[in-house]
Amino acid sequence: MSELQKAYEPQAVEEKWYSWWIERGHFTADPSSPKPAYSIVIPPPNVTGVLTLGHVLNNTLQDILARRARQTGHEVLWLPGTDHAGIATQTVVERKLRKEEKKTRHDLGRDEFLKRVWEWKEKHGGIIINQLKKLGCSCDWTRERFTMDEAYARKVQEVFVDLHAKGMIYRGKRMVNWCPVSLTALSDEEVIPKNQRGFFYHYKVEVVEKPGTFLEIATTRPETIMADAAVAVNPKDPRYTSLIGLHVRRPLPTGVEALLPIIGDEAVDFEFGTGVLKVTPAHDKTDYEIGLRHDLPVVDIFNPDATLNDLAGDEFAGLDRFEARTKAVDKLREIGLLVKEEPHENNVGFSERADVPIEPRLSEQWFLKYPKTAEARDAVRNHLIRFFPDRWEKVYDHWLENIQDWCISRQLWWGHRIPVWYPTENAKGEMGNVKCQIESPGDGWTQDSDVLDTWFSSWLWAHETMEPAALAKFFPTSVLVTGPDIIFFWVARMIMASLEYTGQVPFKDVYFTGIIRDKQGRKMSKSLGNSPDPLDLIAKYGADGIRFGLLRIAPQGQDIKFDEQQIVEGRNFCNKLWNACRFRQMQGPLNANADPSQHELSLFASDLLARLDATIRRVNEGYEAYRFSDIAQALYDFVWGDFCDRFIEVAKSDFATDSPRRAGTLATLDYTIKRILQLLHPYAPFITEELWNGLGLGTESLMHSGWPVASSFQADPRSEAVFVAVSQARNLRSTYGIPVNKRLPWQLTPAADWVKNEAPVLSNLLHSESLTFCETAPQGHAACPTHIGTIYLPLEGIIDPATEKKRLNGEITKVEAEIEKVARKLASETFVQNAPADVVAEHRQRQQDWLNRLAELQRAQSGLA
RNA sequence: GCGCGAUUAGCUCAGCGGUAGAGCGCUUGCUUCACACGCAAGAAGUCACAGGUUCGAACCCUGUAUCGCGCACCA
Repeated sequence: MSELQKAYEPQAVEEKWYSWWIERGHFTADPSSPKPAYSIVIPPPNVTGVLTLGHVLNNTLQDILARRARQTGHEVLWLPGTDHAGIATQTVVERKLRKEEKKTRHDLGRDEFLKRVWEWKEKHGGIIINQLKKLGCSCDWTRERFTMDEAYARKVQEVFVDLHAKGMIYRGKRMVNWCPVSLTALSDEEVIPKNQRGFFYHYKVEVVEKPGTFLEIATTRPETIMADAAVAVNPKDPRYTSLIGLHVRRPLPTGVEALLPIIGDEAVDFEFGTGVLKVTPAHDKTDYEIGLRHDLPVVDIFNPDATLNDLAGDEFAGLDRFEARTKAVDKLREIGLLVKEEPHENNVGFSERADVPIEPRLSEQWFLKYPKTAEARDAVRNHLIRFFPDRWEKVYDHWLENIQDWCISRQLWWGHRIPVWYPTENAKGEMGNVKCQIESPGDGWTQDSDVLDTWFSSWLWAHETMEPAALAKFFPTSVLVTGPDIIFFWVARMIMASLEYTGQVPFKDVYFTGIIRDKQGRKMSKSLGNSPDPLDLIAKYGADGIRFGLLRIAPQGQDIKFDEQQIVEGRNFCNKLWNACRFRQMQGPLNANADPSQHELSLFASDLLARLDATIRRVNEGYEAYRFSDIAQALYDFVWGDFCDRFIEVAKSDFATDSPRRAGTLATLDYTIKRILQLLHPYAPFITEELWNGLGLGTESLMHSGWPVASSFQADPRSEAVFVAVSQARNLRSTYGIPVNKRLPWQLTPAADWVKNEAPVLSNLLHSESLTFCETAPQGHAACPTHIGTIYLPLEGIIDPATEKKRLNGEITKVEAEIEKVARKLASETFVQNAPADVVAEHRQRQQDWLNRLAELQRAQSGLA
């Protein structure tokens, strides 16, 4: 390869290597491979989706696991795909239709509308797939799936038919969460409670049988008064027991005479509000249940879009629910029944997608009684499936313990149509006369118009995306990487579906990522504009930069406060690695099979190799425990600190002269670079592949070059001693404001013979004019005691003895404080008696070290006089 | 109300029983022949608070406070 450029330019190489990997089929999984399997299914992003930082985090993690598994000799399947995302996609296409053609989906009709959605999907869908490729994701794109693929869709319907046959799916008229914008029912999980500031409206109603006696009612929803069917009190509430059985006059709509019974029901909390509850069976879940108990009529005054209908009376019909609220309050005030409005905070359920308050609504829907709930709980409780971090186990268990039937029907067009047929003359007719099957029973039968909840298809993702051969090889999958926000939506349901249909758990481990927030800790959102576009970041800093930068600050299970500076650091790190390799390349071609153990090694080389061994172990441990940021940090520390700052600086003196160390140092560099690239490849695939090939370490992809194994090189503490000593000497120089580029004659009284061998290294690191060894302290020098001996700097013309004396005094004070600290501890009998022997010994050693240093400092001081 | 997390240097975080750490930022010096996306030196912390356990606590236990997240309630 030609000489490397001065700075790493990711844009130039990323696309090249990505297509190279694809062309060579490096990401393609082979079910017939004899290698052990490693598999991941991607959490399918919405087909409408565009890449967010959350996706970057999530998919980089999966890519890291997949790539490392390939390096450790596994046959890897990382199965990608997208989710049809019922509501989201239908909304997008409807909006486009309204904007471009001023039409609604009803203007087109069902078939034509679905045709348009498919067209949209083919044209604009799956942008995110290309974005994932830019990130470097090593998915097996030959197996890309979509939740509406023909085969997959059929499976979804088969599962419906099967569960129906087993009696676990049933149709029922129930209170459901209704989204007045999307015009569909939602599951409980799709309702997000939000704290709202509103008002508690107090109004009074007269007891018909006791004129002049009034009951005061507190409500947050006066717009539903017109649908009230009763007034309820707690039968044990002494204030009101005598009134049970009597009636009140309903105030709204005005001019309509309606009498409501006063009923007693245990559900009423007499501490809350006034202890009197208006009962609106059609528009509140609790009220509906009270209504059932007391056989109350259900009067629905809302249209599906939450405007009021004729049953609400002329004065309200046609109004939006919030307008109606204001109007209802005005009317109550007008007729003198409004007592007060007091500020009130309560939680209101919002539709996850449309972000508007949902309406409890009585409607006919399909429900699922979840299968295998007990087994699903046990699987996690007994660690058949391991959660990382494990605290999510409790959340999962709690949800399953209190699990409610799942409302799976949606009043949408885009999705898997419910495989149920009704006689045409009686569409949605009597329960007795329906057929649950995929194909039409023939003329005279009409299919249910609803589709299934999107999650009713994604819960099969882990196993229905694989054909039998792949299933045999790659299922159960190795790990699932996902956000904790879909633990109920997806993770729990996938476990149940998998247990029901494969008899196995769908994955062995689940890694829950953190949520990415902005610097102020707020969630990333479009409306806040605090969500940087990952593609911009990739263009600016390279895919490796964003991957490494983000992963380094993504500790297990903690939310991540995002700061672009961290991506800058990722980019800088890549550049550092690049330049380290560039330095090596300047010494001539690399030897891909370099073996340092065949050479005489300097103490620095030996110590570096021991640190490499330690790093390999640290990285491996990190993978065992899914501690991704630890791995990144370990690599960062080793590459930047041990390799660049220390070893390369030392190596320079080996290369400057005809040092006998040259061969050993070259071998050490080559050996280490090779392993650094292998270790770093999962985190930074592009730059490592570029360097691997560019430096001639291999002609095949680095991805199949294996994974480094820790050897048994011996750490050499002399290395550390040299660096610490050099640092102390530089400190001395810095104290006197001597610029680094000023070359000086340094002297050193070596503490051991070996120190003399390191003269070139020391001289180089100190940037000295000369370095000479002496047996005794030279006069007129500033002294700096270190573990390798005392280092001297000439005072004459540079240093004022008085200043030096002051500096030494400062040092002495510090050292004395340390000695005092250790001495106090050692003086404690209880410490000496109770602490382990090695701890005590370590303290004694520390004390001795400090005392030695003190003696040297004092000697230096007296030498000045 | 119940549960879970967080609280360590100006910022972002690591450390989870034995001398308080990193990166950034800051100060100072350096066009040192890999890198200024860099090098070197430095300043900077009663580890939220209060008790307890221990020879020894940032770390373990018990409370408290503040922030955040679930679940429940939500007239």
